[in-house]
Amino acid sequence: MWGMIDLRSVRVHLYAMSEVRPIACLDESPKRRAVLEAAAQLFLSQGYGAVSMDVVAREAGVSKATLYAHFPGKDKLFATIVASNCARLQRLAEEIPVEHATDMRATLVTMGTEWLAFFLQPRTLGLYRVVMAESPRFPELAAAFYEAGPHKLKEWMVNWIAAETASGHLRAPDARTAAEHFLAMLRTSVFFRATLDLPPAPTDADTAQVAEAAADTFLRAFGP
Amino acid sequence: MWGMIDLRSVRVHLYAMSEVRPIACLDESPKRRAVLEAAAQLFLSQGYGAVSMDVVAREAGVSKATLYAHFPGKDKLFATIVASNCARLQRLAEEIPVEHATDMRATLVTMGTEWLAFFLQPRTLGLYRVVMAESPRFPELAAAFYEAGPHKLKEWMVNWIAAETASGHLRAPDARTAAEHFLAMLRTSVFFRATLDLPPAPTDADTAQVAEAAADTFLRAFGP
DNA sequence: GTCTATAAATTGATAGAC
DNA sequence: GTCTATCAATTTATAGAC
Repeated sequence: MWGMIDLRSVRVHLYAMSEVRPIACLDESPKRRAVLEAAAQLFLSQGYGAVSMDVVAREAGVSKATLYAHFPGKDKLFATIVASNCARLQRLAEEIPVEHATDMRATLVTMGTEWLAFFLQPRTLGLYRVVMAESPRFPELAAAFYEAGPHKLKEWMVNWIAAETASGHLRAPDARTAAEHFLAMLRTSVFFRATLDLPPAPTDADTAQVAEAAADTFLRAFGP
Repeated sequence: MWGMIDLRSVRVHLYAMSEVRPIACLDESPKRRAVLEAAAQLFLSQGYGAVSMDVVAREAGVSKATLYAHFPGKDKLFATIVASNCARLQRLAEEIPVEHATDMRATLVTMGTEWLAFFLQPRTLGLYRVVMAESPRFPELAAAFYEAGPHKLKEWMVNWIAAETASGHLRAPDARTAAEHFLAMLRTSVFFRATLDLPPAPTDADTAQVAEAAADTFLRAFGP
């Protein structure tokens, strides 16, 4: 169970998760899909207040009347966009592969690199930005976001750390705190700056370096 | 230098920093001050787009014409509010007391508790929210925020850790990474949930517990 | 400096034809 | 379902009196 398993399956898995999928695959109406795609692009990059229904309609190539025929109002359209992107978050936490790499450090580095790369995607950052900014007006969306994303991922890691501790690969009696700390150490200044959209944009090397540093500190504190 | 120094001076210092000060102490115009205070309260709690100049004027008890006599436009008023609150952030990093508590763990716990309490203040969270949300439209404000707050604090801690390592109280050859990790471990789910305004609001006990956990993991990884 | 009143543009949302 | 044309309210910003 802890042998030499190559990581190709892991990578394919997570890259598939990262690709831009249609928001509603079973949606037969092309106009509705155009609206959803335009609205997602606009809301996640510019925020709720800065995007007008006029611009959404123009960008989607439909009239405003058509837009309002599909969605009863701006708030509902926004809620739909956020909810569908929360579902995308949830897939990250539900589809985490359980295989292991060659050793514990490599496993942690792989997990950390893939997760951080996911956090740093423009769509993920945009979702966090807009949900955070509109949390006073849409508190239920903020709760849905947290549940689908950060919470689910944390719970998965708590269980994983507990299991690895039970099997002697880690020494973390307080698995919850250990999970909190590993995930927190992925959100260092590279992540902080990215949430503020500050240049330069993080590179793959930055991402890997952050994950390696987090794994090293984590193992120094919770290694066997 | 490393003896029994009580922490009252530290606390008084930081509490003074936390109090709500007038935004511009040398401002002689009471109307202007009223506008600045109303705008700060509104922008930091509701965001840029959700606040109209009409509401700012009404809340400040002045007419819109007076408002525009003091500030050339909404964007400039917003920039003024953000800049003055960035200055408040910077005081945290510049006025960090250098005294030590009885031991290293207590010192780390004290620093962590005070800093996290500062991060969790509604005004600090509101500033982060609004700067993050408007970073596409006001990139220079996002840069100013990061420089005045997170960056300054991190640089202070890098130097502090390097000094403590040199004197044998810590073992962190890479002081930068160690500082990143301690600060990151203060921003666990308690902080994350607070940025999203999710209830229940964190208590003083939560804050202290997060700081203690961060100190413990930090010392397991970087203790002497 | 400060006010009332208003301009000019944009907003979210709809009526009615096809 | 989709469009053009439009409404009513709100937005940022200003003119002119005191």
